[in-house]
Amino acid sequence: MAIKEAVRPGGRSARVQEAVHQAVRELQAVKTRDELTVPQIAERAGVTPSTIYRRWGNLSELVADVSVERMRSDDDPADTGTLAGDLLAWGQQYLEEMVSVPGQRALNDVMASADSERRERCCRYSESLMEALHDRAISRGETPPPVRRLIDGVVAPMTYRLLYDRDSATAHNLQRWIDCTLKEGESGVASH
Amino acid sequence: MAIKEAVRPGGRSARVQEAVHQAVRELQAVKTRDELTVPQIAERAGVTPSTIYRRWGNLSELVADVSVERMRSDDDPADTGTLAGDLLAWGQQYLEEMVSVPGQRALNDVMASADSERRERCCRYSESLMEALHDRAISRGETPPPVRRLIDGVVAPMTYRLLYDRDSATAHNLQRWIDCTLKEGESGVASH
DNA sequence: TGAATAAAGCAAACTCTTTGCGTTTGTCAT
DNA sequence: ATGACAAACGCAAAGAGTTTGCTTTATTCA
Repeated sequence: MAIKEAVRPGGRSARVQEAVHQAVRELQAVKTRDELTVPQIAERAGVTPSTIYRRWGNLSELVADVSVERMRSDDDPADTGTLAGDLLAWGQQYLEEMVSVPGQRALNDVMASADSERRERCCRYSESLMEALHDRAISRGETPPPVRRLIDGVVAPMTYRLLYDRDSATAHNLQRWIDCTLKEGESGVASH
Repeated sequence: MAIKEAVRPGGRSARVQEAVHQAVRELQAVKTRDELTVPQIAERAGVTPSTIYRRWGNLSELVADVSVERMRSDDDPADTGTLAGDLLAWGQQYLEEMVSVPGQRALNDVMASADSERRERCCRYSESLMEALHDRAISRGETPPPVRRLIDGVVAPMTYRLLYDRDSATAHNLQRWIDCTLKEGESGVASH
């Protein structure tokens, strides 16, 4: 039951998709996750339930599809002048978004999706962002740790805490992760 | 729809729970996640569907309940003589388990659970294990980094990769995370 | 042992999901 | 432009899962 990538992106298909997504977003604002139903969404979007079932498979995949969009931050990360600053700025905003009630729900929805490809896509967002910050740091003349280290040192702990131990997903800890990750390679960057 | 903690743990209740869990495990061995149904499980367990619905709420919570048990490794972590060795031994086994098909499914099931308390419980397993290894290291005379660092440095990246980028959840990377985490504090352990 | 009550069984009502078939509507080639 | 083709949707009925009120069973506690 994979989600069909718009084979036919023209008019109606796109309109339906947008209407359904919109309906989900509106209903999510008013209802708990397990009060949501496909028929409800269908009615609000002005389509029949079978359309939704055929296209998305089931409710979980649909809400995951909507949520993963929400997670893609549209605007470029702020340029604070240093990698440390950029990481902090981005991380703080990300944390704030994800500890919020809608943020947590979005996380849940994505994690609940059977489609692992979607989960991966969602994490690619963070990764490509790290790449961007990394490149920016280099063009400034900094000597940042490799992207992999940024992910393991900053993104991973943050994500881990968000998923498993929300209370410790704080800006204070974020600062610590950043410090730790950047400090680490200072004396000798080389790693085979 | 929280799972009721056995208010009345005596005979029948426990028997039903065990029968249902067992039925889930058996059926999981033969069927895909989305071929599983509550009525099916109920029949196999010799109970009525309503029993399951009243006790677990829905299929997701039930399978999550079963999976979280599977994730608790029952036996003590091997003592290899050093913290680095212990971490590696544990991590390798954990990785192996979690990249497997049933392991990935268990992970998915737990993540899909609406009950965040259960997710937290599942991560407590790793944390208490880190504590155990940490204490063991101390009693050996080693000077290990704080538990928090073990989690952020080893468990978090491992979990992150397992969830989002399975292919990079390898023993080789595990080694790197361990090295990195243990090396880091060598020169000066103090952090306010 | 007996009263109180949690938990399970049963069955009917209800809601969601699936599916076949006909219709609409983009898409592509002529 | 125009017509053939195929994708996506609507409709409605059949099928399956879920919820709920009431009854029965069996554990707990006095």
